[in-house]
Amino acid sequence: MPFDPKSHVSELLTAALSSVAPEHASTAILLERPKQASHGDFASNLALQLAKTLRANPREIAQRLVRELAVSPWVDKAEVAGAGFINFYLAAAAKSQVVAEILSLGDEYGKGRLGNGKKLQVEFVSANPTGPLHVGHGRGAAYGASLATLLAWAGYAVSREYYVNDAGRQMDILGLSTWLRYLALFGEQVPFPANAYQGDYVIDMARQIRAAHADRYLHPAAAVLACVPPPEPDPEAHLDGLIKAAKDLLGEDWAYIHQHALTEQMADCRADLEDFGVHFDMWFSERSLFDTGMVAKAMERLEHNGHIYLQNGAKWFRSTSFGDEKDRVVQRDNGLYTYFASDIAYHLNKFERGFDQLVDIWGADHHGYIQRVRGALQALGCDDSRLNVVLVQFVSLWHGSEKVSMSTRGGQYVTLRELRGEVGNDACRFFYMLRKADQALDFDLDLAKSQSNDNPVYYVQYAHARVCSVLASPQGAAFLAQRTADVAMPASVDLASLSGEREMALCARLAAFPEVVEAAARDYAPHAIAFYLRELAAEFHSYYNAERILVDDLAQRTARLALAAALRQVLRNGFTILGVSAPESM
RNA sequence: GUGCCCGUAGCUCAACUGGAUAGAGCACCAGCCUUCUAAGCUGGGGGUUACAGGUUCGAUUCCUGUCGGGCAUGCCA
Repeated sequence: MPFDPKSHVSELLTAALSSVAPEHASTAILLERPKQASHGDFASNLALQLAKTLRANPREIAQRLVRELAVSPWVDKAEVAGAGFINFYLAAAAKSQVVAEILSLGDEYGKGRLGNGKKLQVEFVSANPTGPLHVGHGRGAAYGASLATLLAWAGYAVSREYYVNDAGRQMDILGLSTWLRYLALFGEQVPFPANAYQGDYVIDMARQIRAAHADRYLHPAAAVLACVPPPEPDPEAHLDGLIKAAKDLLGEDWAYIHQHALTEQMADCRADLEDFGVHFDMWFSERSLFDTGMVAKAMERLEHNGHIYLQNGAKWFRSTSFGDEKDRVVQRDNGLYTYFASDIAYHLNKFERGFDQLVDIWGADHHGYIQRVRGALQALGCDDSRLNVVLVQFVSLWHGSEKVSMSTRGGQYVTLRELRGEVGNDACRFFYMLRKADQALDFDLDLAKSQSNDNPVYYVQYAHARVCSVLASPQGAAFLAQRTADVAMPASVDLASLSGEREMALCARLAAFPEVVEAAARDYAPHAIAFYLRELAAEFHSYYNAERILVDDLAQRTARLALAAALRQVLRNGFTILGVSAPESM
């Protein structure tokens, strides 16, 4: 176990506490890193917390605690400040030793045991495969991927999953849209419904089908429209009529059109996400829930537990028993299950797969949905506290001060692919991560496309490139070669000459990384990593401008190169969590 | 109407289970490159944390109310 100054200080304080107030010896010791350097390296508010129960002045309690502190070579001094804080000032050696630890742990530095190997699933994106992913999906993808990696770093056994909505009406509409475009290629003009999928990718799929199978799926427009109600007054009924006509006329061939559209869109979606650096361990098919009888099984179980009733020909789940504002239909009067029904089965399936913890990442428009899913899980006898739902707020696109309106059906939206092409993956991933998930994000395309240095990702990557440049110098290369030769004793670097104010600040920042990772994982807040990296980069840029790393004195140069190498390592580890690349030159 | 989220510097956002003088970036002003990458650094002005109460040693944080913004409130998915 490497020496950990924080635990050391914590132990010192615990010992003092058991001497001053034995009856409170079990009080948890919380040490925070003060915002101001003048407040020391660690601060404890222990005395303030005890003041009430001990009915004593917090400053006096703090004084007694400080008097009882054992002398330690790692602590220069401890003093009482403010209302009753105890500030600890570490010795330089206690602060600089983190450099050796980082160099020793390398890619592992920052990983923790919070998750304790528990099985955790993160389900995210899960967009309907009815068209290209847009910038809103991109946010969910970036958030989910970073969160999943973050949780893996925190010690969870993480599984990343995409729920494919390959059953249901939206897919039927996509199949229909494709078929209508296909008919149009042959001059069969069925007026294209306003509520069908308008995008050009639908026409592309129609062309592919024509190229592969010529006129096999051709039917006259008159036959298609024969029994279809007009688009007015009910456009949805019109659409359903067209779907029915397609299924009737095409028979077995309908499945081909439907499947072709699904396969194409999923392949496109998958490639898009892979290019974005977002990987999944499992693509879970909604249709498989029906094929394997999971939906029927889940419904039977709800019914058996007495949570289902019949009304107006439909089956209702009594979700009001679980705090929902109204009951919900799970099976319509036409016998078809609702999306809610398959989602219940899906979540039941997740529990049956033995995950200790589930994280669902949904768009903010789904928040009314949380209560009913939790209710269903409770009704099924599952412990719904294992499920955590994160709502990712919307992304609004702007051209300067003008808002871009987005509509999936209308085909008027900016795709993730377009955005990536304009600003690059790194800027995309980092930009998405600069806001908390529950905060609406305004994405200014003009700014993002301007290639200016306004985007903070450059600032952080630049720090990495600068360090690499220094390490690529002859002296830097010699240092790295020496280290490679010394793998058996990675901690043998002499760090005694690290003592400057900026060096100590940099060390403190590096030492905080594992805590930042753990806190970010606990809060499902990967944005904290982005903010940390920015602060770390700022600390380094400041140091770099104030001090020279490649000085003549060998001991000092070696120590500073070690510090630089440690910084490079932590930047890389942070980039890994965020899915951002670490360029060696810019 | 009801429920959830949000309101912090001119703008975009932070603030570690409630902590010390509320912090960054952008924008604005003034400086720093014949020496390791100036996509950088140093300094400066900028705030009644929407408003009013409450809880306590202490509130941007927790509670109540008011005002303002977003989202939801389908036998769509």
